[in-house]
Amino acid sequence: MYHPRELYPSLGTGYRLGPPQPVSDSSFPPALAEGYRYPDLDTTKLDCFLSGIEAAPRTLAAPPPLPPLPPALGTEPSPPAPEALHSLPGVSLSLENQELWKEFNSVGTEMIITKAGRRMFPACRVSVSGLDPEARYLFLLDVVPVDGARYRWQGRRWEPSGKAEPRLPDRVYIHPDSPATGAHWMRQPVSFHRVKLTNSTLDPHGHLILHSMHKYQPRVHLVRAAQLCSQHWGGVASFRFPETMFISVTAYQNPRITQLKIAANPFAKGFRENGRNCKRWAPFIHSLIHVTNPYLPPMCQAQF
DNA sequence: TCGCCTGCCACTTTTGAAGCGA
DNA sequence: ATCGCTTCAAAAGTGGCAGGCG
Repeated sequence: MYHPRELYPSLGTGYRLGPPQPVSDSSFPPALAEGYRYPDLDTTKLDCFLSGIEAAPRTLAAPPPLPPLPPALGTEPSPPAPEALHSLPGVSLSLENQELWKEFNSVGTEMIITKAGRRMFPACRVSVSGLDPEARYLFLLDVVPVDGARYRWQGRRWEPSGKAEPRLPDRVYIHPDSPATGAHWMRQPVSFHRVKLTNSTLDPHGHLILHSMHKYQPRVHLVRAAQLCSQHWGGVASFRFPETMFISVTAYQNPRITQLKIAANPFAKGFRENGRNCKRWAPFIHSLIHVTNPYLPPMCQAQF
């Protein structure tokens, strides 16, 4: 089993896919884009790997068009079915923790981004079917801007407030099991819980770089590859789940999102009852238990 | 003044090494 | 020598808060 982190240890867990995109915006100097080339890499292996990706359909380099957006996060009734860009017939993907994502999406999902990198919660966790059990595949995840707007929390909802910052160079997280056989991927759900988001444009760790206060859509890509360095790629399928859309922030804006994160994320247990901030949140969380509350997923209630 | 970002804090979970016995 | 299990400390991951910056 090959692991990208073993082959390219300096990459960390994620890195750009392909050479830097031409940057037309003068506010993003070429020198900064060049910084993402990772000069420490074994360039022979990397070129081999990336040339294969580049030889595949251009769906990875150029994001597919997105459907019309809902008016604002937290107001849409129910997200449409996941959309896929396919050259892998018969392959389908389903979002494992869809109910949790829907709970967050009904409020307006926010993801914290930090200089050091912050994990996504909820994480993208998918089940795949229809793969050739013997063939090898790569699982990738990236995050793309949804629109050209910057957002601002207006006390009760997110609203556009001006033009988006210039788009940053795309980075892609490669699942550490890649490449693995179809049988491996279909054996159990594939989790991207180690993906980290950062707002540091000079991030050296390979985290996915985002602008704060912008709306993003995660995408999952499946690439068939006979070998890690194969020039012959058997196809690509790209999936996205509208309920995983989120707004990146450096501090939570919507208090209901904070409550949901504390209730659902095991690492935030310290902020529940008996935690150091229990005085602040305990009364509210208690109300969530005793009153049917649409903002608290069933799996969270069971933990109290 | 305001909105946003950063570093630190206390807390919990996860991870991996060490020790032990079968 | 190997394997499986348990224990424990270190590392990593949380949101809150105060203060800084533009």
